[in-house]
Amino acid sequence: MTALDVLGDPVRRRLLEHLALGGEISAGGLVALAQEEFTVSQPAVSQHLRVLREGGLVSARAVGRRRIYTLEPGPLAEAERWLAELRGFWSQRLDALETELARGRRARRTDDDNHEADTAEDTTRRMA
Amino acid sequence: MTALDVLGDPVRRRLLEHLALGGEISAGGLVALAQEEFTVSQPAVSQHLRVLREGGLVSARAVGRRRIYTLEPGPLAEAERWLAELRGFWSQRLDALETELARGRRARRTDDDNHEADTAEDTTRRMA
DNA sequence: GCGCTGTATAAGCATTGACTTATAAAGGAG
DNA sequence: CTCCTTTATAAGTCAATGCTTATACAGCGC
Repeated sequence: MTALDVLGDPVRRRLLEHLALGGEISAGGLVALAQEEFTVSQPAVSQHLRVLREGGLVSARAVGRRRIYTLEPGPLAEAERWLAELRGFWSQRLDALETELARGRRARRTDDDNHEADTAEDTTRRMA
Repeated sequence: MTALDVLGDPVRRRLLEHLALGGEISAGGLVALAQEEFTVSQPAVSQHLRVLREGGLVSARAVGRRRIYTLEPGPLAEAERWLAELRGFWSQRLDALETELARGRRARRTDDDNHEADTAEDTTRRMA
């Protein structure tokens, strides 16, 4: 999940936002935009762009002496999927718990604590 | 976008995955799980859990001498939304470019270069 | 009470990472 | 060819961060 590593920086995130909004932007344009919000030098932005490139989040093509940057949606989509899946499992888990609660609410009796509970479930282990 | 800052660490991401899968897990359980994959001490995991807590990605409740951790879906959903929006703007931009290309392909004439082109469009300038 | 278990914090160290200034390299204009 | 523009890289500094060991603290069992 390299994308999430790369996304851990506000300047880089902002650069991506500008690329999403503006489509294709030259390195110089990105430097200018970054400097509107952060006090950051041209090399600093260039280094951020390198990180983004190496993470596959953007690609650059040379046009004359300019480097035109484009958002590369693949890794972003992957990160998004990771988050969605996390949420998916989570809500699934919630639902399971809910139905468990609803179903078990009456049958609940003689429920002890599980002393080695790593997964810690709900501590709803009852011995029949 | 604090969530994405917090997500920039593989150990923390793995902890979240385990919480998503397993529901509620005690600190000790999380330490054990983390140590299956990373060579990391108990305090290290505890510090990661602190970061996750402070970022609002998890919450902990005390049960006896245990701390039971739960995934907190809010910040994750927010991060997911950020990514989705980025992708949204991006594909919107792509569509716009596409229609622009389709519509303009014939009408193209006397198109001058914008010499300060930050947005740098396509640099498809040919002088008639 | 005493000691063990589970967890967090403190302090210190090492590494990473973001920034700076200075410079190089490459393309275009004159 | 020469100069200016654009971008990237090099080298060095500094702060942030992740780790470790040592320790504190709270709850439970005896």
